[in-house]
Amino acid sequence: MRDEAPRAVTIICRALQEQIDRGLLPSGSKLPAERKLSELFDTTRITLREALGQLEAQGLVYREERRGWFVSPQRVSYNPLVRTHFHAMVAEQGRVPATEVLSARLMPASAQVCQLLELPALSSVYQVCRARRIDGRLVLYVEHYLNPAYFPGILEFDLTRSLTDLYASEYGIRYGRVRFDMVPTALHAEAAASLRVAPGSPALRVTRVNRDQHGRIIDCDLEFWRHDAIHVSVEVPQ
Amino acid sequence: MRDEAPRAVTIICRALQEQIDRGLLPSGSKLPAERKLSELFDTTRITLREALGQLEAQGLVYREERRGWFVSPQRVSYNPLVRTHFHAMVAEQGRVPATEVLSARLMPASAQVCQLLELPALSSVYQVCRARRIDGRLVLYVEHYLNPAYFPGILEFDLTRSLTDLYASEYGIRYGRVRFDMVPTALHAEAAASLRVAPGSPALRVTRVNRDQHGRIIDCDLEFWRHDAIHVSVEVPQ
DNA sequence: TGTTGGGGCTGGACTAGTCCAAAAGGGGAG
DNA sequence: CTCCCCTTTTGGACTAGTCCAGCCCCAACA
Repeated sequence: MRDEAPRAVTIICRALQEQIDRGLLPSGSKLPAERKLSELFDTTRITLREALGQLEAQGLVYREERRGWFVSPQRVSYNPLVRTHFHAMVAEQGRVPATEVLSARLMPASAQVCQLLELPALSSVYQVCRARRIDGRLVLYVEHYLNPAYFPGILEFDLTRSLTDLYASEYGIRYGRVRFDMVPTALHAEAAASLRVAPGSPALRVTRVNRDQHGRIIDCDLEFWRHDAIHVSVEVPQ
Repeated sequence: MRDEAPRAVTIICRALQEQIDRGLLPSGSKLPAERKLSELFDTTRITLREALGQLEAQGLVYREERRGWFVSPQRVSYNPLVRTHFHAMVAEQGRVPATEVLSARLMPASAQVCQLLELPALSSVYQVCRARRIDGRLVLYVEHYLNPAYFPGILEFDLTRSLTDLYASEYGIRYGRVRFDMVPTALHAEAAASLRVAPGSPALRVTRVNRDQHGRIIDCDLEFWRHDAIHVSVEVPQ
């Protein structure tokens, strides 16, 4: 069990990690070009890219399609038990949230959505797709599916607003019980394109089924988080 | 915005995914050798390996160090709010759990552990490292850190047992409040070696701080789950 | 001054190999 | 029949390139 020489990929990872830890590469800053780095570490681009891929998996760096590699900002804390909405949650932590609506329409529900909302087959649902940013960086792709029975005409409103607020102010509906499902997986093509990252990037898929104050299932969310953007933090009373 | 030809990696992913979905490659079965597959898809091993890496990120396949690629078994559902221990949780879902103790000793606490357990600097703690399996597959590496004040002589007991049981039967201590922290990240070298996977593989890190029935912090766990082994499922009352 | 069109740079995708060490499998000795 | 050794196969790690498309910025033109 000799102390074997670490492989090249490990050496590169460690070197970059140290630079980041020591603050020489501040969060958000751009790394040198891949070709520069591979030259610096005296290796090929393939090997260098593998090292970057590993740091990406750790959540230390991220890439922007065809723009380069950047040091990941701090993760935002996400407590699923506290029913606060995205904007409030992000702002509370001193970060800048933003939302853009990608699409909003009435459509036939998929089998999965029917099941989640406990609707009969071939029901119609409102679908709202949104992308959300923290400090300008795209971190979340969400598909909301609303039971149209409870939200007539909701497409007329400004959907960049918090849906939570909209539900309360326009329909008198507040959130009650919630069911969560979190799965570490990869982004599907749709989500990857919206977040402008490579398809297949690691992600955290959060599926949420929401009930209102009367216990009725009102909507569900399919959230795809950049895996390095959040850490889930839960304080259980009891 | 033409419908561009999908890249080779995507084609391979889709093909394998279809075979898996249709049950032609049942869960747990071994894929053909990388060289065979690259020949089959008429590409190089590098490209083929990238495709496999993407399926791995999705959680569809996994690799065993130097043994080959296998189709991932179904994820086990993990509800952090239900205080049931590993063996019970796994067995309930019709799977076969197993535990092995890697090490157990009294040691100086790291800064992180001191902070989690709210101990003064340079305190000693019991460290118990364990690896756990589901259906024979290594899926979880855990480091437990126990406040030694509450568990004198615990190293004398059989630590493959559930610690929950041991606490209750030998020390009259039961779990009370819990604090969780979940971060999608990569395995560090230690954990990777124990789970016999490549260092840097994607993982879900769960940090848990446990209190007893009197609200005292008794121990904490640093868990590293294979990212494709679980899905976290939370039903919030309220 | 405002717009546009290059061209250089950068990441994305891929090819065609090599060398090594660990695992798997088969055959022979005891 | 069992055990051990040796060969073959397989994955792990890496090299040395090519071609392409999107980004970015600057210069030239209207």
